[in-house]
Amino acid sequence: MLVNHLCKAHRVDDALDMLKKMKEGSDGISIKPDVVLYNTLIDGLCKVGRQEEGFLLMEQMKSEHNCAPNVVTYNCLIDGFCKSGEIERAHELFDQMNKENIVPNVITINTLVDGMCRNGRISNAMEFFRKMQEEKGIKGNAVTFSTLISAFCNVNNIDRAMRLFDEMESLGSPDALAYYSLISGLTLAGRPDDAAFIASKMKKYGFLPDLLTYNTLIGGFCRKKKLDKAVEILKDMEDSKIKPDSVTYNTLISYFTQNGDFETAHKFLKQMVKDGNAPTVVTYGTLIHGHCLAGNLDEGLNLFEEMLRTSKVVPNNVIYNILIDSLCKCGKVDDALSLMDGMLEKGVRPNTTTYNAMLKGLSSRNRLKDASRLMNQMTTQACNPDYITMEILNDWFSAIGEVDKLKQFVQGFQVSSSAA
DNA sequence: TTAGGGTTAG
Repeated sequence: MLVNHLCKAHRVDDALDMLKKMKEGSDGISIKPDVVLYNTLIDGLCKVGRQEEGFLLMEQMKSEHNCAPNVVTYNCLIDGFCKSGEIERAHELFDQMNKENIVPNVITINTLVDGMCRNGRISNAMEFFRKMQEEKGIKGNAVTFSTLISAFCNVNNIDRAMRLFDEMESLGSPDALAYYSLISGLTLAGRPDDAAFIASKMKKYGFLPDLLTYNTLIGGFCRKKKLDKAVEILKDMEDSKIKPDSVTYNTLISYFTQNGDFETAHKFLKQMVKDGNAPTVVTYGTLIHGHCLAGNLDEGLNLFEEMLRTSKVVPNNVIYNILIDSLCKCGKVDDALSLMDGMLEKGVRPNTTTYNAMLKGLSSRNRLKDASRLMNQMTTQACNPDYITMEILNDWFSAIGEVDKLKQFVQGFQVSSSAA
């Protein structure tokens, strides 16, 4: 218990110290370490990226009495090497355990499958799983299928994910997480209707979608501008006694305001507060953005002031970026610059998006001096320019024959990032 | 003692 808790708290050296003391018999302790204790330590080492030491500890346990490594020992090490991207080493350990007649279990397989998937080797993972089904009779469980389903969804191969899902259902092993994997994948692929169908199937088989599953579905319908469907899901959610949270409401408020429907958005805002969820920085950001999009910049600025005055919500760079961008787009570049000063005063760090908005605004007014100042600021703060920054500056500086300024900027950035 | 997940604003 002590060693386990030290390891889980990442205090692996303290845990190793206990092993040493146990072996020396100091502190009046004379208890022989056993295989579970060694496994705990090896897992602890692997979880903090010290898998090589874990491997050496396994060699050490072999020389002890009654401490031969078992399948858990190997599973911990295989996971350690997988998580550090050393898939080859993980496979070597797998071969080694087979040679030592230690029989791999479904956790061994799942660990390797996950390791391969995370390192972009999904077809290898699939092959390996099939081979294990044939050779070792390991049929796989909900974890195996969820891992593979998520991996195929991540590379947008929804058909393969769906086929695996059907296979899992025919084996009778899905769990709530497996359903979630597919629901999330279908939503990301822009197929909320299919995702909702899987959710209804999930309910039919006795698994209740949880808050995050519902939020995922509502977000999926909103992104496809199917707001009626999103509201249907909200109703379904409330019927299932799952309480919507601020994320649920923020999502709905965001898309209704983007759609220009402030009336419905405010209805949700009221409901949100009535439910005990105070508006968050995202709620304000969403509404401010909505006003800006609808061409009511003043309304957005008023709401921002109101937020500072009446709420405990601390503004972040997203809120400032929305306002700075809108001010620049309306030609109010000086107001944007002073808002950026206010941002710095409040200790909110500008990021690349802030600079991009500001530089774009400055370029429309050909304010070269201010741009140079901001570019220096970016360099000293090691704030990476992205392709948008480069596009803005390249268009502007080549039009006015100042390409050298851009070259200097890029060089300055390289120097500052190597110094950092 | 060991394996799989996550939602909202620019």
